[in-house]
Formats: sequence, structure tokens, C-alpha cells
Amino acid sequence: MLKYQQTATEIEAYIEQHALQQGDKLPVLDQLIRQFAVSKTTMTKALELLERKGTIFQVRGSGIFVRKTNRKGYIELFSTQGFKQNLVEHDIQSKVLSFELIPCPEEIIENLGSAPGEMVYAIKRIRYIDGNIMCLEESYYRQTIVPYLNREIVEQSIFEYLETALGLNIGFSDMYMHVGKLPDSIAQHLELKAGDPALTVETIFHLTNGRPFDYSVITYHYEHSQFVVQANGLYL
Amino acid sequence: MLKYQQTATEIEAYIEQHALQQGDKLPVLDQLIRQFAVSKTTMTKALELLERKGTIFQVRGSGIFVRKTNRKGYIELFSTQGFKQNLVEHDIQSKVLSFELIPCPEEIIENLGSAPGEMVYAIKRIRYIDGNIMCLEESYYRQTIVPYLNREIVEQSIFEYLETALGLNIGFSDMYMHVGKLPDSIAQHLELKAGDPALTVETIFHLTNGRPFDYSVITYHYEHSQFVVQANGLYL
DNA sequence: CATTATAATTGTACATGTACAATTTATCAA
DNA sequence: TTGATAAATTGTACATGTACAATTATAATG
Repeated sequence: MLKYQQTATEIEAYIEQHALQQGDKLPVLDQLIRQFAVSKTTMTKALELLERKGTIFQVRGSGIFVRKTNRKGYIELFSTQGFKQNLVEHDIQSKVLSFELIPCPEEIIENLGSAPGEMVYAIKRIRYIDGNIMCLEESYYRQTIVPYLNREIVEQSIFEYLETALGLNIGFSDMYMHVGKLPDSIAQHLELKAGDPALTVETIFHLTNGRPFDYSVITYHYEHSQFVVQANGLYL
Repeated sequence: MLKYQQTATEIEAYIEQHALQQGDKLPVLDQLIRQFAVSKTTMTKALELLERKGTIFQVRGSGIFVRKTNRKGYIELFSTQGFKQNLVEHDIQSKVLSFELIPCPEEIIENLGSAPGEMVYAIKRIRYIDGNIMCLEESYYRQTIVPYLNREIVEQSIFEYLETALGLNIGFSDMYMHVGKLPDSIAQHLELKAGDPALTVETIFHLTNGRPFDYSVITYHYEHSQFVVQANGLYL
């Protein structure tokens, strides 16, 4: 683990141990540097990481403060940055509806940038959050990049398998969202009625080297899913 | 404007001028440093900015590449700038339904962290995108922080006024999203029917010093709004 | 000719140091 | 007290430099 990531984790532990709340002040930068025995660069990167993650905010001339959302029960839809420890407090289960290796369907080709006739794993599963139906997920993995999958893996966390077992480095993703009325076919799986509202999110996942490897369409159950995003403004 | 922001803008211009497409390679880091005559730190920060923005991606040992989404007509959901910045290619109009200065409503107090009886500007407006109804927006600004607003400002971009005229520094925001069925009161404004699907986004905007100044609830027209998010890092 | 080992390329992590801008605190005049 | 003003505090911008990891290109090997 990188030093600045490690430092960030330690600062989170510090916040936890001292039971710091929204708006509470952390030790001053120089103090933090001494306390955690790292250079200014490393501490700055660690703090920047925590700031993007939504854990703290920094005010020049004033100090470093804890940032916490007070609402519970929201899913972090996009942790717009690096750590993956988001849904730990929830119980996530999966039921696999179908699992097959097929030639890449026509309408998926352009999303995955795959060659015609290339093989993909096509997976359809329902995901549960704390016992409730959260969403229906249809996903397609390019076999060129993900050579092997089986039903057992698919019942667990696919991404964890990709990272640990296959050593793939997942980079960035493009997400397209829209709201609409449920068609009957999907409504049945979610135990809802046709015409009920739904949020649909299409995502194209890329490796760190930019190659797309996974296209997925997720339809969320509108009663069992709500999302929080902690944004840090100012692009330019 | 800061040097690394300026540099980022220049790199965007470079990409534009050379008509670089998805996956095209930019000059090597050292070359960029010489070309734009900045230090390594500055160039790195500029590139990091563009990476978070979704303009490029960097691959160690390989190079810096252009990242572009190929879909059109999607709204960039996350930027604390309101719509005005990222929707330049769209025509955004506003119709003000109501505008008043009132004591902060009970249910808003905890979101804004305001004192009881504190005055807020309450604004309700419909926003149009390319002539179509995009959303209904209800927003509340604390008068403590935003001392003056008028109907003319509210018909234009409020955030631009806050930044330029008032010199406020907008920092971060917490967004809460959920999907549901439209109540009749809102459906009428969006020219939809009660029970139609809708995406509702509540946002609490903060200044850079952490003080919340604006709480807004936006209900999107499901047929005239779809969103894109270019995310870095992973989840689930 | 495919494979493997080696070297060159290229971006990232990390350290140190200077200057400065935003904020807070202290000081002083009226 | 109040209000202005100066000083101290504190985080950010920026420069330079070293070491290193991931990738790609090249050479060596069978």
C-alpha cells in the first residue's frame, strides 16, 4: 500500500478514535506531519485523498475539518475516487439468473469496442441489499481480457476476483443515467409493476490502460435504493 | 487564475486544435513540461485536474491519452457550477415561479444548519433545456451569507452572481438522489402526469470554509434529462 | 520464430524548500 | 466598547530533485 494511502487510512482511524464530528478541527498540518512522520508532500496527498472522498475539508488560514453526511441508508453510487470500502456496512447478496459465453451482441459491440464475433461472458443477476431487491444487473465481460469466469465467482463479487485473482487494474468508467418506466420483463424480476419508475445506469468500465472490458446495465428498484454523492466542486 | 489551471486549459486547447480523439496520445510528460514551460509539479497537477475531469487518462510507462465519451445529449450531473458551465452547447432558460424572502422553513433548518427564525430566499423556478422542460428547482439561500438577491438575478445564473458579484467561494456539496413517482403538484409544473417517474436530487452547497449556504431540491423531467458521469476509481 | 531476458521509456511517489494567500488573533486608536 | 490595522497562523502553489514501478522496445536465446 502506498504511503499516502496508508497515511490517509491512519487519519481516518484518528478521526474514529477521537470520535470527531462534522466541523471538528484536526491537528494543524505541521503537527500532522510530525505526528504521522511523513513529508509534506505525502501528507498533502493523503489529505487531498480524504478531501475528495468527502471525509474532510481544508480551509486555508484556518485548518482541516471533519466532513460527515448526517443521513443514513444511502448508497455511495460513485466514490469519485479511490477506496472501495463503501458498502461494507450493508449486506450485499446476488442471485444469478443466467450465465453464458456468447458472441458479443450487436448493440454491445460499440460500447465495448470489441471486434465482431468476439466472445463475451453475459451475466444477468439480481442484487439484494440487506435482504431487499436492490437492482437487476446485466453485464458483459470481454473474454479477451477476462479469460475465465464461472458461476461460483459470479455469485460473489466479480470485481474482487478480477483484481485479486486475475490481477487486473481497474481504471475509470463512463456512466450514463436516465429515469424511465419499467417494462414488464424487468418489473417482474424486481417484483414491481410495469410502468413503475426506475433508474437505469449504463456503465463502461476500463482498465488503467484504457481498454474497456465490461459493459453493464443496472436497473435500480426505486423503493430500495437511494444514493449519496459527496462532490468537490470547481473543475475549472 | 492559477498556473496549473491555466496549463490545464491550454492542454485542452491543444487537444482541440490537434483534433485528438479517444485514445490518441499526447506528448510525453517531459515534452509537455518544456512545451508549456512549467515545472513538473505544475504539469502534474494540471494533468491530474484533467484526469479527474475525464479529459485524459495517464498510464505509467506508456503515456498520456485522450478520453472522450462518444454520446451526445447527456447532462454532466456533477459540477457545483450549476448547469451554465458544462452545458454551453445547450440553451438553458429559466422561468421564475416564485421568489420571496421568508423565515427558514422548519424542514430546511437542519439541512442548512441555520438558526431558528433566520431569513432565507426561497426560489422556485422551471428550467428549460433547448426549449424543453428539464426540471423544477426549489432552492433556499441563507440571507446571512447571500445578503441580496432579486428577480433579475434569479432569472439568470444565481451561482455566477454569487461568485463574481458577491465574491463567494463555493466549495463542496452533498447530493442525495432518489427515484419516485411524481405527486400531482409537481407533475403539473413539468407537464407530466401524477405517478410518472422522476429523479429527485437534493443538494446542500457549502462555501470553501464549510458553511452551508444553499439547499435545493431538483425534480427532473424523465424524458428530457439524462446524465453522464465520468468516474475515476472503483466501487462495488 | 516464438520466448525470454534486458534495457529504455515514461509516469508516479516522495522529500525538501520558498513564497504567498486566506484566515484568525492581537494590538491600538478613538 | 468599537473598528480599523498589523501580526501571527495555516494551508496552497510552485520549483527541483531522487528513486522507482509499469510499460514498451530491443536484444539474446533456444
